[in-house]
Amino acid sequence: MQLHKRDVVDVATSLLDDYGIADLSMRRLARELNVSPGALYWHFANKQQLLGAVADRILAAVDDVPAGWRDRIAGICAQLRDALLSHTDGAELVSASFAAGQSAAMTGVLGRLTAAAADAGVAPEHAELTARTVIYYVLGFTADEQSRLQWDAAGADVAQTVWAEDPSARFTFGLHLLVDGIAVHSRAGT
Amino acid sequence: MQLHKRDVVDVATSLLDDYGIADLSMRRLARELNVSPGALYWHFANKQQLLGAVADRILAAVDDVPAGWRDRIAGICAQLRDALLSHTDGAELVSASFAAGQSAAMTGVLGRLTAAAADAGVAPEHAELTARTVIYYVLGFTADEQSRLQWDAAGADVAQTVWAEDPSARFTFGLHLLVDGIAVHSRAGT
DNA sequence: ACCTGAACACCGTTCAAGT
DNA sequence: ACCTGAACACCGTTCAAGT
Repeated sequence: MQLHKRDVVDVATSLLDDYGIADLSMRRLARELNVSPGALYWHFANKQQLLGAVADRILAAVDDVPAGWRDRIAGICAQLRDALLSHTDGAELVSASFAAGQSAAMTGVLGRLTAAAADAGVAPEHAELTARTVIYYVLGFTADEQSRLQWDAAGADVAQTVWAEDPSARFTFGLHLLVDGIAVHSRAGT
Repeated sequence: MQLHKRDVVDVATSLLDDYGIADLSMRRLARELNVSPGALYWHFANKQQLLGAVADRILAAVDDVPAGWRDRIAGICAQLRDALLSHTDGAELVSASFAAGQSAAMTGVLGRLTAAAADAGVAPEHAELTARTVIYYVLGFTADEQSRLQWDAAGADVAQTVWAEDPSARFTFGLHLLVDGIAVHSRAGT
């Protein structure tokens, strides 16, 4: 039967979950789909574009939060982190797709965070950069968190120190750093 | 004559500058050095470790800034951005090495930023996360900036909009967002 | 329109064997 | 101690040819 984009993204996502991003290759994906590698290139221009589609699948659950700008930013970011954490190497994959401009879903998130920043009173010419700064934080923090999680799920008892204790609370603290910075740069200041 | 780590890192860096990170392969590097690919594995455990050494070379010029915590953070970050921008794909390479924990130089930067955060009055258990947040911003912003720079140096007249205008001023704005957030979380508040 | 088969031009890493 | 040669097990992408 015919190969559809949906099936390709489905199988790619399960390959990601089971074996991680390093083993998500065009050839392996084709093998799993029982098609020749070239078949994938009828549906996707290249690997980057396919990974962008996987990123969008991962981010499908992230939607807007109708609330004041503080809760809106906090809510979107919490959803984003949760989505990334529910797939192996999710943060790394979405990071790469965002940097390559291949994720429509991340463009959507960027837009909503930009609106929230504008709502907070950030000058229009700085609103998008403000939103990007928030995204850099969420992606950076979560990629870190996830690599530690996966590392010691694989056996290594990595130094516990301050790190293992309540990642969610740590995540919130870092996010507040940004939110409070935004408040300082807003017209009102609150 | 004998192959030394220094020569390997030298040639790797010039390969990076001339052709970018995608063309910096172990095999190509070996060819350029007139040795067999296996020879590199006598000096480096794997590619990640070698890239970490290149990252450290790129960051050699980044040192501490003896000043109050605000100027110290601003100064270190400006140096960091400058270092990244002076090598093709510098931000991407250092990002990857930092995430993989393979850059001693980035560990040093992290330590100095952590000290600055503590100096600002951030609680000890949050100082490192604060420093990481700053680093996520600098790496994210600069990777973005650099990919745009390299994209339209390669011919494409990418939408000028708000983006091209004074990247340094934009960089400073985003950094101030963080610095001001840190000030809010400090004991003194200034 | 959609896919196969086969090729092109590569990869990172290992390791017996040489000097 | 340091390196070669050759192998192992892969890659992403293209494209004539088939259905």
